[in-house]
Amino acid sequence: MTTNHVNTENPDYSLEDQIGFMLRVASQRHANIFQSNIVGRLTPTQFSTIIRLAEVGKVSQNHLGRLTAMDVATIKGVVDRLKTKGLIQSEPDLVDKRRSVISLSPQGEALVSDLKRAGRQISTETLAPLNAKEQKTLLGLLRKIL
Amino acid sequence: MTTNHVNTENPDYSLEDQIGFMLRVASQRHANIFQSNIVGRLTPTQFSTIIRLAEVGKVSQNHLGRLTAMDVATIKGVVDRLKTKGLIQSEPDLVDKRRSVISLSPQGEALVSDLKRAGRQISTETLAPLNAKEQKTLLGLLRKIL
DNA sequence: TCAATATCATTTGCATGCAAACGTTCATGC
DNA sequence: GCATGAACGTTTGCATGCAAATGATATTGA
Repeated sequence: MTTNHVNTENPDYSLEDQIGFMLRVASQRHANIFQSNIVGRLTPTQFSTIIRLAEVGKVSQNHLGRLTAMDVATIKGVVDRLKTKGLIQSEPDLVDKRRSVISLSPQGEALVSDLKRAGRQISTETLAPLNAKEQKTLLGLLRKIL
Repeated sequence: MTTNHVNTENPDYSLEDQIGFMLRVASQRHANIFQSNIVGRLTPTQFSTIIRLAEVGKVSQNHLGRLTAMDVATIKGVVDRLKTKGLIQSEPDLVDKRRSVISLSPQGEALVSDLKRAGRQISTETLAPLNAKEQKTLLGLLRKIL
C-alpha cells in the first residue's frame, strides 16, 4: 500500500469557500445595500447605464452594452425600461442606418449628480466591514480576475 | 476664496472602480468558466443545490434555500427543474404537513463526485490570474463582506 | 384553550442575463 | 461592382433573483 494517502482524488469541497458562491452572496448583499440607497427606483444595471451615458454622451445601443458589460439582449431591455421612465432618449443614426444613438434625456441628466452621490454611499456601505487598506486590496485583486 | 478646493461635493466617480460593478463583471467571467467546465448542463445554482444536498441529506425546501443563499421563490424554481431532470426527489414530511423533504435521487448522488471535480477546476480557473497568496487574501476579504 | 405569531410552500410580477437565430445594413477585398 | 463577412438591433426561450401576497400548518404565550 502507498503512503499516507488521504483521498487526493476527492478531497473536501466546501461550497462557501468557492469563489463563485462567494461572488454570488457578496453580490446579493451589495444588491440589498443598493436598493436601500438608490434614488428613483433604479436597478444596478439601469444605474450603470445612466452613469456611462453621462460619461460618453451619445453612443449606439450595442456599444453602450459593451461599456456597461451587458449582453445585446440585456442592454436592450435596460434601454427600453429607461426610455419608458423618460431618463434616456434614442434617435436614428443618420450615417449608419443600423444604429440608434442613445443619450440621456434632460431628466436623466438631472439625476446624475444624485446618482453618483448614492453610488458612493453604496460602495462605502458595501465595503464598510473592511479598513481602507483592505478595501484597496480587495478591489485590486478583483480587478485581476475580471 | 477658499483654498485649493476641488469639488468635494462631486468628486470623480468611476464606474469600473465600484465594488458592485466589479462583482457583477467578476461573476460574469466566473459564469463563463463555469459553463465550459460543468457536467450535465447544470447552472451554478443547480450545482450549489446538489452539493448542499449531498452534504446534508434530507432537508425542507425553504431550509435548502437558506443553505444555498436563495430566496424561497428562487429555490422553488431550482428544485422544480432539478426534479424534472431526475436529480432530486421530494416527499411529504409526515411530522410537519407544511414541509416537503428534498433529497438527492440515485442519479443525483451518482453525479456528486464529478461535480466536485468540475467545481474545483472552475474555482482554480477563475482564480488563475492570482498567485496562491493573493487567492487566499481575496477569499478572506470577500468573506468579510458577505 | 386559543388567539397572535411564525413558518412553509406557492404564485405573480418585474428585471436581469445569456444563447441562438434572424433580417438589415455596412465594410472589405477581389 | 459585388460577394463575403461583420456589425447592429430584435426576438425567443430559458434560468435566476427578489418583493409581495396568499393559504395552510405549527408554535407560542397569555
